[in-house]
Amino acid sequence: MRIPQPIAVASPPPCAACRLRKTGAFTAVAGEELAFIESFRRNTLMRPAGSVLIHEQKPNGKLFTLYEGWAFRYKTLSDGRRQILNFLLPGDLIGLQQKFSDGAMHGIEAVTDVSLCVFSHEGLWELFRRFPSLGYDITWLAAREEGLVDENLLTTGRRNAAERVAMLLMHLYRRLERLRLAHEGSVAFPINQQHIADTLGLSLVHTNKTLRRLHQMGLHDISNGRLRLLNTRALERLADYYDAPPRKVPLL
Amino acid sequence: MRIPQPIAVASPPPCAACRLRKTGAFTAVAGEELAFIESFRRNTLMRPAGSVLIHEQKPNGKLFTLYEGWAFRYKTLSDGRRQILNFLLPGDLIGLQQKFSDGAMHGIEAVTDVSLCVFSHEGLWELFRRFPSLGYDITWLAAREEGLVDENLLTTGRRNAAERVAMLLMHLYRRLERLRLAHEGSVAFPINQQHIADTLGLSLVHTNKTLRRLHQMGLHDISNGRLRLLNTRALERLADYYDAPPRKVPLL
DNA sequence: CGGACATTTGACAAGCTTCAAGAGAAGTGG
DNA sequence: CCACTTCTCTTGAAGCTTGTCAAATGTCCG
Repeated sequence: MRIPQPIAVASPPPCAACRLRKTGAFTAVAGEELAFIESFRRNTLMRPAGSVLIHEQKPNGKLFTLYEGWAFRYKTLSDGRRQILNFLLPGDLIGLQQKFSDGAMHGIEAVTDVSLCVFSHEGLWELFRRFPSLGYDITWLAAREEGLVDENLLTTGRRNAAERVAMLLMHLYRRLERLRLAHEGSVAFPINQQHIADTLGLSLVHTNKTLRRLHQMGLHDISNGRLRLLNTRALERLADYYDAPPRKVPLL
Repeated sequence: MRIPQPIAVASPPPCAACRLRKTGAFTAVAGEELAFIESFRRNTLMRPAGSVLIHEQKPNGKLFTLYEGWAFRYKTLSDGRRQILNFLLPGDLIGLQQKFSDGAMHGIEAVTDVSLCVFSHEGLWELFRRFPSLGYDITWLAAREEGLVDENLLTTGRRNAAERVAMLLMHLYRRLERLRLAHEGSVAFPINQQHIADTLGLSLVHTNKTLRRLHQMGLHDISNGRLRLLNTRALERLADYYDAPPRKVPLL
């Protein structure tokens, strides 16, 4: 089996030409606000796979929008046990809780090569003051991300191993689909089984056996760095998954 | 053992006389903003213990601040398994995600009798427009609550039963302490073992056995509706608990 | 007193973790 | 180009944590 070379990510273009805004997944933004967002953006940044974007112990207060690639938020216990809180996909805002929340620290790590839009740390208050609508949007995004964590908490707290895996596969597939990153029933799937285990609160070995079982049941296939869902109906039933009607999301 | 009668909660007074603002746990609010908050508040409301404040399946878009009593956010699977996402204590804002987040639904139920300040549903946008600082505060609160859920996800995903119980006891005790609801080393503790089990992702029976064990080890005591921590050092060590330096929180 | 509900305990079963080790694929350097 | 290392995936076996079932005790309330 040949695995395709990782394709280098592109640096984000000017906001007016943003690829993400063309997907239809995000709310349209008017001229004046768009101009402000562009001015609010300090610079763009690229980081290789595996790099730590925000250190768990020493937050730097930066604010990003993930433009391309995957990342994840995580927390660790002092003996090294790690829990992934949620995955970050293109369009997600990074570093918000850190600016606000007290001490509740978490790290952020890139799964793939990523490209980011970096926003002015100090400018956030000005954003709220000059464009209350954008402040409203940011609250929207914060509440939405909390909803993701809620869902993950329900999963680790009350679903068994097979249900957890099914849930994760459906959830990620649907999110990627909205971003138009699904092609012919499959999506790029850069995470490994350790990531899945750390997301679902399972051991690596049990995660492997559970994945294997679902694969043998013909529910999915992961190979060559891509995920293909072969029986979404069965996966949804197993996971007790219901997707909300796709609704447009703000994008900073 | 006699358990004291539940004391009927009082209806919230005008914001200027708010008991919570006198605890020192919340950020001070200037005159003009305080007046707006008061005008933004539609009415006050009291609900008995056990009542559902927000239905999981049919959100009503209302926005509250919990003034007195305990409540919790939860999600359930279609077969009835329930996960408590976090507890709501006096000063917490209720119903924010619901207004913003898409479909990620959760219910809210009162643990004790509660009293609430009800805010105008439609007025939220006006709040952002006229008082960006309050909009900023609301984002702060959203990010903070996400931090609580993050912590709970780490707990259910990566801590064992004893660690989970120790974490929950420490966490609730510290939150109540900040609200000046701790007296002589103990706090009112209205939740039962089923609540604890549903919070920690454990079965009722195993929760009971774990509580029993920690009690026999002399770490805590729950009786007469009160929780007393007898060895906070040991509980913190067991739970790998670190509390952030107490920082003032916005209050709407 | 009788009924509803929360707590407690024991026995057993099952799910998940840990330990150990092998196979496959990718990257490195001589 | 090949030996060597590293990383990920895979599998089996054994043991421990946690869940399930069942039933007793205790407490509150009408």
